Amino acid sequence: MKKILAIMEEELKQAFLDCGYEENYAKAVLSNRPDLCEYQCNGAMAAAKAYKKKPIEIASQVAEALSGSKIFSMKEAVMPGFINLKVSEEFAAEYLNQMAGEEKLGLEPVKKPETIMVDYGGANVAKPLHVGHLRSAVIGESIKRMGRFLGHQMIGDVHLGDWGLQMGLIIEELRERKPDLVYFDESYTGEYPTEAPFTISELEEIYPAASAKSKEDERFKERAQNATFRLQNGYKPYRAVWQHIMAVSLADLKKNYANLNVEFDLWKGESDAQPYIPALIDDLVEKGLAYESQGALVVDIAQEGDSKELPPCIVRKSDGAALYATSDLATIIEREKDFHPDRYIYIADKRQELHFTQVFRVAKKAGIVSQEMPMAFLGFGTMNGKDGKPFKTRDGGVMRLEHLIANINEQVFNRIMENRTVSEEEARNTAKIVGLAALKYGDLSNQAAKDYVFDIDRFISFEGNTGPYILYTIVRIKSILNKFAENGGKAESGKILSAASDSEKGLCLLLLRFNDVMETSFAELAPHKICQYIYELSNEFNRFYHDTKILSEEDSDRQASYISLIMLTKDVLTASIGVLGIEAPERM
RNA sequence: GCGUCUGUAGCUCAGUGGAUAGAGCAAUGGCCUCCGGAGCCGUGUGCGUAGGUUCGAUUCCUAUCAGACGCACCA
Repeated sequence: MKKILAIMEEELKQAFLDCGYEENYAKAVLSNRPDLCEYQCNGAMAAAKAYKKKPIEIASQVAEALSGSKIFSMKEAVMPGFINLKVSEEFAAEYLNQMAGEEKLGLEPVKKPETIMVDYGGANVAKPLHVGHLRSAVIGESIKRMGRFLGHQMIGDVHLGDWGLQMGLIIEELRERKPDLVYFDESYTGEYPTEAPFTISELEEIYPAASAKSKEDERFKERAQNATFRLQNGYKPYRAVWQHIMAVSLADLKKNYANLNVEFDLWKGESDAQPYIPALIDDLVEKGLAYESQGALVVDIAQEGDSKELPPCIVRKSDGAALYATSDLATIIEREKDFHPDRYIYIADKRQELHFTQVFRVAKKAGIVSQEMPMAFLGFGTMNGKDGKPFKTRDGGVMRLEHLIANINEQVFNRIMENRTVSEEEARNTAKIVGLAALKYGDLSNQAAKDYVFDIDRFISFEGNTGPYILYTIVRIKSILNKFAENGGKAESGKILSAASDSEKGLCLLLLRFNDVMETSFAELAPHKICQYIYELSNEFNRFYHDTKILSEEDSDRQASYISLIMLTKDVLTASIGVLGIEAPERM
């Protein structure tokens, strides 16, 4: 379906043309004065100068030309030259009924679906997820789902950190702890065991221990570097250990991401990109892009229009090793080969912006992707504690994501038990759903690029712009619909009549905006706009609910209309939280 | 030093080249024979500062102040 604003603009364009003005002045926007009108057009003021007329004169003419339009119930010109508009109730009802009949609720699937690679998550093998991984996962998942809802083919890749020094550290630490393992027997020639020589909890303990040791013990560090080198050059026993680390760690990561309701299509890692590196380096040198500087191999990234100089991108260290940028470039080569994406979106901490600028530019200069390839970097800010400083545990350490989630679930659980008499088991399950919603919504309702304050009490509150409040509204609608069905009613969609009250009209106006909000949010990579929208929608619904008796309505057509309207509201809310990666429980 | 981002109500956050800048929390007053009161309706305070562009700037530009962050061999 066409967006409501687009339909209005068509009418306005015709009106401007009829009056002898250019059609590009005919732009409709949401009103910023809801007391006066619902939509407005400010084009008359812009046109005034070009046509050397008073704005109000133009506005009056256009308003007059709109008199035949069926979509506006009000069109009036007011000083100094605004054209104030209201949507006709009949038109709105018709639009909403049509929306309700469509799977995507009035959203037009994109005409040319693109293959879009979304790089998010960024987990490291052998290290537990901590709060720093939360934002990338939550925001990325939402971007991916938004794109998918619009009809794009979205490919989410977790892009694991599975190839660095941490692997050598673990191997050396393992050698010290369990020197008898066959992996450390140079003369061993048999098959390696299929069973890993450690559990996930051991692994999670081994890495920090090794990391700490390497900072104090130079020789240990050297051995770890050497082990890393041998691993990367295909030394079989270490490859076998590495396989074990990967298997054990991946199983745990998958479990943790699943708990977050975050799903990746690809579980690729830096290791997968390694085979492409030698050819990449050769190519960069051959094309004359890479040159030696202070022993390292670098690529300049200057381009026309730069107001200042950007540092070159290092693609090979002076010791010959590859690094972050090399690996990311190689990953792009791999993705081009496997998927030919039309677009790339990276979701990472905003501190990495320079790095991605460098990588994108080198990728284009080297022809790994075309010059026009859209490569977006969505950088997010830090999650801070109430003191405004980066979020830490009480003793100053990094908080594990599992602990954070458990903590939230516990608090939500207590909340539910306080107010409702449900079984403990149901309360546990509900708390999980509501807790996750609180966590995700708390994150997504802020502009991604800004730092934000993580305030658990605020996030789990059932009041205000919070996940639980949105869920509460959905549950409330479900409850009414259930009761309606219990009383023998048959809920049908598409029966919406013209709104008869202010609050009903208000609810309709919000619902009309759904497709526009969804498109805009994706275009701007701004999940918080969806949050803002469903918060307003929830408020409008609760207002409508408050002054409308639905179940005791005697006019059966009117009642059917109310039921259709709240079903549509529920569907819009459910679809919206769906793209945010949030689900609603049946009761709460 | 150079650069990027941010600065809106007591707090946490939205928002816009246009008419009176919005929510929530907190404070405070009201509304239950009624579909979930986890609700609804009220009350008060603000665009860091100074210039510029514009018919009109909180929004765009410049300068300035404050905070966060980034600036070659970490990821």
